Amino acid sequence: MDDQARIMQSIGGVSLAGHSVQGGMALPPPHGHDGTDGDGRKQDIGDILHQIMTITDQSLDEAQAKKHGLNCHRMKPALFSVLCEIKEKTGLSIRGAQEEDPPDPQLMRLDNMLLAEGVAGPEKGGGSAAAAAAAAASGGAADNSIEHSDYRAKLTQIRQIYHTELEKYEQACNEFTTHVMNLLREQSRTRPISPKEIERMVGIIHRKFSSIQMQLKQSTCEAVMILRSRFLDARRKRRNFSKQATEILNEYFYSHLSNPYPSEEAKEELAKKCSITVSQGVGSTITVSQVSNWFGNKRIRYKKNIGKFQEEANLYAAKTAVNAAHAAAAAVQNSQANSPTTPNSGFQMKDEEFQLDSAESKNTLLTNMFTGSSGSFNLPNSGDMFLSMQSLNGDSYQGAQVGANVQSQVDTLRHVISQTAGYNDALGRNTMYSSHGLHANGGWQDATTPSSVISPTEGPGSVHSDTSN
DNA sequence: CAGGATGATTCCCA
DNA sequence: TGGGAATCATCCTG
Repeated sequence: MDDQARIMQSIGGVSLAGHSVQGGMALPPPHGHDGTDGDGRKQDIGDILHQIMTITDQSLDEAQAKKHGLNCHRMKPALFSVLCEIKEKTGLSIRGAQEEDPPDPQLMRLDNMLLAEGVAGPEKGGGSAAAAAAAAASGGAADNSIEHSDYRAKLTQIRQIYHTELEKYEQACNEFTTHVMNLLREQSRTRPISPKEIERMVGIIHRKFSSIQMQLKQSTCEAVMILRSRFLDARRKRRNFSKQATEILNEYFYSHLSNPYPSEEAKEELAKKCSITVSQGVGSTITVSQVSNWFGNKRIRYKKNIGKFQEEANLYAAKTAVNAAHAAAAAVQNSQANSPTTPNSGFQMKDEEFQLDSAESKNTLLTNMFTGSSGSFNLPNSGDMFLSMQSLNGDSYQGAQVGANVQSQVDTLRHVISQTAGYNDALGRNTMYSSHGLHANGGWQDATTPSSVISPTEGPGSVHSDTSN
């Protein structure tokens, strides 16, 4: 039989066996007695216990009076110390073992992650480091600075919320702990509460609150993960390119249909061009790898379903032809303005370059519109030019499938172009294709070029991918 | 909301 | 290493 059971039995049986020494503690001699009167002491303790037992059955006023009486009782300190000791030995010893909890591994993980993400810990290093990591992971360099700052802003927001909540939590924890401690201290006057018990209660409160803290950390981590996945998972942030960007890429693709393999330089140029025309928001700039992706997708999808893309191909071919025609007209005007009779040495070089490009355009136009033979022009390296003459099945292109608007443009320009036909002789070269493209030219062209698609070469503003051999 | 379009990723190959 | 092919995930449109 343990101490607790014994004392309970004692309370029930109105008697306290071995009352003089409990747990090694001697009760002080009862007031008004000489300390040898055993029956008197028994009577005293019995009285106290009886009063305690009956106190709940009484009215509040009576209970208060009783309580006061008990508090003033000479035996009270001794009884409390005994009861405290018994409590220590029983209940507390059982729970005592649980108090020294090892650090929760999950909490440690959460702490580490928050630290790594820059949510917890010093503000400067963590946040920017995480943002930099985010930028690096997303594959972008300088082009995603907008997203980068957006990510940082959101992370800062999370950080602020986290710290605010953490502060609130700590404040609440402290307040509650103080409250409970005060309550227990107050109660310790009427019931046996040892300082150790108060300490233990504080520990329990802290553990309970730390579970709330864990929830806070957990949701913060989740928020960071979501943020990261939003910003780092490229698939998530997929945005369609702007119409202008798609047009630029399509124009290049269809104007190089025989060999749609832009070189690195061409890709860079295209990326730059697209960026210039579409930089109007988050993710609107296009990187070289995006250009590569685009061409990769385009080639495969075009190849898979040529019929579907035929209309688009014609459209862009016509468009390019119009551009070329405009360029040709401009070139003619330019060449006339800079004729030898009005020399302009400062711009001569530029003009010559421009004229050459324009001549290429005119050449293309002439080739596409007015001939049906691939042998009409001396352009041995031009896959596009070759394609523009020759259909897949060997039928020569007659020009009838070009849009009427193009035809009219061409008609009005025919005269002008014929005047500058001399430039054509200078065009024994074409530097549009990457080495890969040349290598793959036959395969791609044979498999993919529809009979009705013309493929005029690029105009003055177009992108060159010069790796010709 | 279903289905097509489209940008991105992954795996494999030359 | 770049490209083809398959696939995923998201966007867009009717």
